Amino acid sequence: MIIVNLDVMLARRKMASGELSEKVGISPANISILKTGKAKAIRFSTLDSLCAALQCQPGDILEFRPDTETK
Amino acid sequence: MIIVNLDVMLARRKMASGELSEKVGISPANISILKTGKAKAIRFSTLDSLCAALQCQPGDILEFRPDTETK
DNA sequence: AATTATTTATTGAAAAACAATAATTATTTT
DNA sequence: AAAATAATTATTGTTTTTCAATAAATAATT
Repeated sequence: MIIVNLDVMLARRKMASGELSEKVGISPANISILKTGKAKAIRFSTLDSLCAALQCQPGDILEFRPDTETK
Repeated sequence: MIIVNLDVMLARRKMASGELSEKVGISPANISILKTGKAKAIRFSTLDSLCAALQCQPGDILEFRPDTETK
């Protein structure tokens, strides 16, 4: 299972969803979809903007959690 | 810019593209597209399968390289 | 209570994954 | 070098999904 950790990154940076939305240039509604784990894919262009805005790596945003693991 | 480092992971694991293709369940053609940096997006279901097959994290496969950086 | 921010839902259009197939190119093996 | 195998590229078509735009509902803040 792939987990999107945008909320963690935002909290750490004390950045609001709306601000990220502006920086990244995608609508608040779609930021919310990403944040709440409802997206089923992501364009590299979007991931690129996210990493740039948050100054981080894809690995900071995306996490793979194996089925068996009980984290 | 987002870079797909599948080739690196495969070399490290001494795994052939064809084998990855079978494990992940996507066609050799599409594995190739990913490997050669021609994909413009990725489904989380695919990323999930890749991570499972290679026993790694998204961050091992995807890399963000800022524009200015001359790596 | 009022305002602001976020989430959810819906619709529609554009983009792109992915399969399947075939052809080409590259690599490896004999 | 030839043959066999593997990988890449290209094409077509279907399906999935992003993403925008908008509106409504919910949550959080002031």
